[in-house]
Amino acid sequence: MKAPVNFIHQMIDEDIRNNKNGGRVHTRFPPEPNGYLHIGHAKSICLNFGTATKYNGKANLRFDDTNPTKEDTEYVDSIMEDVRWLGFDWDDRLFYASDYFEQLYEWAVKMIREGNAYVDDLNAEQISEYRGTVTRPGKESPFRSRSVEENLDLFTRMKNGEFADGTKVLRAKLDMAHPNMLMRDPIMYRIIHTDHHRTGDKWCIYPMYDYAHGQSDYLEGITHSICTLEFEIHRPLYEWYLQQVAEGEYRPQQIEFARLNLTYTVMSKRKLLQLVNEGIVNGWDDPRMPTICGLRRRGFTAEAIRNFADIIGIAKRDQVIDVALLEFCIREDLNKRSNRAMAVMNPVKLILDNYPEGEEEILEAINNPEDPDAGMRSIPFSRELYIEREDFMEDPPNKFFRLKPGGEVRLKYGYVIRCESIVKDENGQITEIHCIYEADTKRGMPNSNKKVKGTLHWVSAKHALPLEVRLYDRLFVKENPDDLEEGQNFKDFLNPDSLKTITAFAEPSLGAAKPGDRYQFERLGYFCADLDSVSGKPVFNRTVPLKDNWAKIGQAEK
RNA sequence: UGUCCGAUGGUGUAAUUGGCAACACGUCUGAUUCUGGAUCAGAAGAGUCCAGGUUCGAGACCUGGUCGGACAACCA
Repeated sequence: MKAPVNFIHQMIDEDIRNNKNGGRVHTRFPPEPNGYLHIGHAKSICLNFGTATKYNGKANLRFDDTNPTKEDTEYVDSIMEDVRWLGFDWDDRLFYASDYFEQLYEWAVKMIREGNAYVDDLNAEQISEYRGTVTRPGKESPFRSRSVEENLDLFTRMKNGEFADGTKVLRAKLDMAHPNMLMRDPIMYRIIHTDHHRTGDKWCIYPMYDYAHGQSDYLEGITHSICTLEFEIHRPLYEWYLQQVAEGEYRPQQIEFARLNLTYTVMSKRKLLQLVNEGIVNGWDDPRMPTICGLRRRGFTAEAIRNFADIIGIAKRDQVIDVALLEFCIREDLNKRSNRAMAVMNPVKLILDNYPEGEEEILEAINNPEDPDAGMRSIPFSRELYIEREDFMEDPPNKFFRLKPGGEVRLKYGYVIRCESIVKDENGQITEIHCIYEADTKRGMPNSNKKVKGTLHWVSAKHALPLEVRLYDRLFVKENPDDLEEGQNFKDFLNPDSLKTITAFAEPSLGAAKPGDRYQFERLGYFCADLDSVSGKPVFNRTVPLKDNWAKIGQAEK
């Protein structure tokens, strides 16, 4: 599948035509290490690294670590792992905004010297007041007109740790009446006496995003600084800061695109963090999370996620992608690559009355019909089997072509059978289905081509391997959990059935599954052996069910 | 009562830069199938937010609206 040309690539094409930056293309992915990466970041990663590849350029990984109160090496490590897992490589271009603290400081001093920055003593509340509102201009701080000398002295003392958190800030001197609120003397530095994950206690003043980001881009020679739409209004400030320090012609260019939203999930780091902290999910890598590590644990492949990122495209209008598209991408990939296996999730016993008691045989099964190289495997067969309870109906509707009284059906890789009778318990629940099998309908036998409408998966009762299976569903029941009325909370719409753990019965070959191994359980879906698996006793996560036409018919008839 | 941005089938993205709206997902038929999966063939579904204008010709350009989003953290 080929991604269409997006507007960013069109801009780059134009830049190359004009020989801007000598035709050089250099991007960066700039996460703040304050949370785990999610599928929305994957979109950005694919865009940035993909763009670099497409134009024979480079892409940096840069941690935007300017706020020590929120950041942690735990996040740095997970982010690197996730970017790598997605299949991208930053070579030796791993950077941190904190690498530039010294330079940033010097530039700030330069701005003070040139009368473009000042130390303000107003507290946070006052600064907010003085900033005015979106429709009313702000007013200037009484400290705005301090002399350069005084500003220099104060800023040095800020840096030296003479002042408490929150008592002073360094501000750019722009225009308190600017219609764009970001231009109303934005804060450049604040005092934070907190150890930084990389610089320790060396600094107690830290640069704000707007001041640090563009300068970092500049220092790294970034040509196209791609970010999400909410920074669009920051662009004039981005450019203004650059103008204060840049020499020569070169400037990085900020370009904004729409972030990804997915139906039936939330994407904000704050909300994801809340789900983790409140124990609503089991950590950042809970398979229900839209995090990269969650999707990975769920059984997604990097290829599927990259393909998804390609397909959804890049544009500037708000994007809400149907999760069905993500599911399509993983099914498409897993259909081609995963081996099949048989497992029964909701078993009912099926007995072949005419099959010799105590006898058993080995049936040969195709591992992956989509991949001739995947080979064959052996499955034990015997007189007593399990099939899915839903595969039998005593009094079925017309279109039901599974097992019914008097009806015939094929057991996958085995025989055609006919239902003779059923046994129920005192509650009317079916406990046994009795069938007879036709010995000559097995593969390779004369009547093997016998046509029946249905084929069922099954497991030999005696050989069945009990399997913990975790059935995941969407985390929210509401298409857009962020779209709330007064008094509602996104957590009001959590899906109580987002995780169901069951014991399934599987063919013995699954006992060899190792964490990360992916299978298609015939007729059910794609499953991935979880980290919690122990040798011989695997635990499976359902990545995604197979498309189910029958379920759709059932729905329609209700 | 501001600034910036956006608007194309249900969803998302295109339209060779002004030449009778295409692709994917989803939906629906049918064929095929030892997975009601996959595959194959086909169909429905928008006349491009609205109103003007420029033009032989506008989804694209201009003007004015409407609707939606972002911005008033010492977050990024």
